Amino acid sequence: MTRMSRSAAAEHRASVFKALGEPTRLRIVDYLRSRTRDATGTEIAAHVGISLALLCHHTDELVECGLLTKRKEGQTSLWHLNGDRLAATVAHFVD
Amino acid sequence: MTRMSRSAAAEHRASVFKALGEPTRLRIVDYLRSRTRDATGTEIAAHVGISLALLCHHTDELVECGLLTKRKEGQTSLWHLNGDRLAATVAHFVD
DNA sequence: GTCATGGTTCAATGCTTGTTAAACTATTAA
DNA sequence: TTAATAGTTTAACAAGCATTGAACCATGAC
Repeated sequence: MTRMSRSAAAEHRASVFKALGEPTRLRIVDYLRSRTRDATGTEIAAHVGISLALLCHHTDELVECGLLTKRKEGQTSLWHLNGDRLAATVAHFVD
Repeated sequence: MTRMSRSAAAEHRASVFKALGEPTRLRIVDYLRSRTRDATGTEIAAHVGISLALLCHHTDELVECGLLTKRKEGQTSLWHLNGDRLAATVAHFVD
């Protein structure tokens, strides 16, 4: 995050919270946090108990707000949790 | 928070993030955090730039998820930010 | 080539949510 | 009692969102 107006920063911070404010997405993030290695789509979908189609939808939103990054290896996709972004967003509320 | 199942706790945590995931509500919380004393409805509404009716709607949701508490003094209402609840929700993401 | 696997996109559906304006209650002031 | 202030509730509307199933596109195995 290089430079950003105060309100734009607030909007962005809100978009991260919004992404976390959906139980399924929160479980995706929690699952990724519980692991050491990045996870494939099938792994996440199975663990969270949703279809791949729905996973795609949710990960799109998590990627959009910068919480996740995606990388392709052959036909499988690997998702990585951006811990720094998460910590930075939350840092506003830690004294 | 006395006792709660793992999934119920996750749902509740999500509800807090959801409340914070709306720019107007995030500004309400930020404003309350920037102050030392509790704030009246008119103060908050003026600072955030919304009507009292809309403020009522948003504070209802913030009270619902335990982030705010309300107290009445005469005809004015005073809102208090529950910093502990906020810190507890966010603590999951701080190593 | 054919087939299965892993993921993505699309369209449709129904539910939720943010916002507005108007009506309403309770308290304080004149 | 009348009027203003502070907040609440309600109804209504548009916009957004989560979910589903089907179609689609690559990649890898046979």
